Amino acid sequence: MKSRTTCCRNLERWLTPETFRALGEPSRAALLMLLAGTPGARTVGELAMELPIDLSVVSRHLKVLKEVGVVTAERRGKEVRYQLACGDLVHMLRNLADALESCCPTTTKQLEAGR
Amino acid sequence: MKSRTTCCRNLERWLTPETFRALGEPSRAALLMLLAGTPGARTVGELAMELPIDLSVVSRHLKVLKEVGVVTAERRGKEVRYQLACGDLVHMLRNLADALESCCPTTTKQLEAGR
DNA sequence: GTTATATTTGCATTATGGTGCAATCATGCA
DNA sequence: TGCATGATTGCACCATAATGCAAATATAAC
Repeated sequence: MKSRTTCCRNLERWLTPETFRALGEPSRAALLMLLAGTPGARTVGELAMELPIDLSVVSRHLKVLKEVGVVTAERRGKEVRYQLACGDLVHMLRNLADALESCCPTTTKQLEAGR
Repeated sequence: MKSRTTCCRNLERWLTPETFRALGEPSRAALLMLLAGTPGARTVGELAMELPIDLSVVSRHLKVLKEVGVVTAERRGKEVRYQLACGDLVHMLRNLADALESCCPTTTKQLEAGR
């Protein structure tokens, strides 16, 4: 039998509150939807036009999303184009799912027996 | 070529801000770690003993986690035993990963070409 | 250089929600 | 019934962060 701490070593690696907090804000989730819905990168102004919030707020939200690695930013002249870091996000989600699955008993019977 | 709204129909189904907000709070993430680290269900008091926050706060956090479906609660006499809804959570994460992947072009070349 | 456009940042305000304590509710037991 | 234990809820307080506006910064064009 493994101890609690060793069992879920990978879990704390992927269950990062900062990332989920970033995804948990409605305006930021809407931004991610916009970024996922169109290929390529979009400017702050383009994104702000599609949301009922100020452009400066959009800029700040994108900064938060960039800090946790779910979007990337690239300056092109006067504008900054933001893009969904789709691969990274997908990997993170799958890794977390795997970590959870490895921690939890797969059968419900085993869960009941544990008590 | 599909339009933006049709392309990501599944995404808005799985990218639910409430769920991610629930996972994004450090105390709640710690609770999930505790629940994932031990098999079976645990009482509010047990969980509260392992965290530096009041039992009433733990109870509230568990309520939030239950509302978004990442834990289940079952009353057994005087105590209420909370359990990680591991399967549901894993499914949710995988579905979101799939939805994202289907929205985003897989190759970086294609992303660049989109601009 | 100046001007125009795109974005970021400083600041003040406001909204949200995390926290602890005390009171209440729920259940089991004598 | 009354009492004990475990959990939830009401309330007040406080911390964090979302928001808009205005000012500052960055870059391109002139």
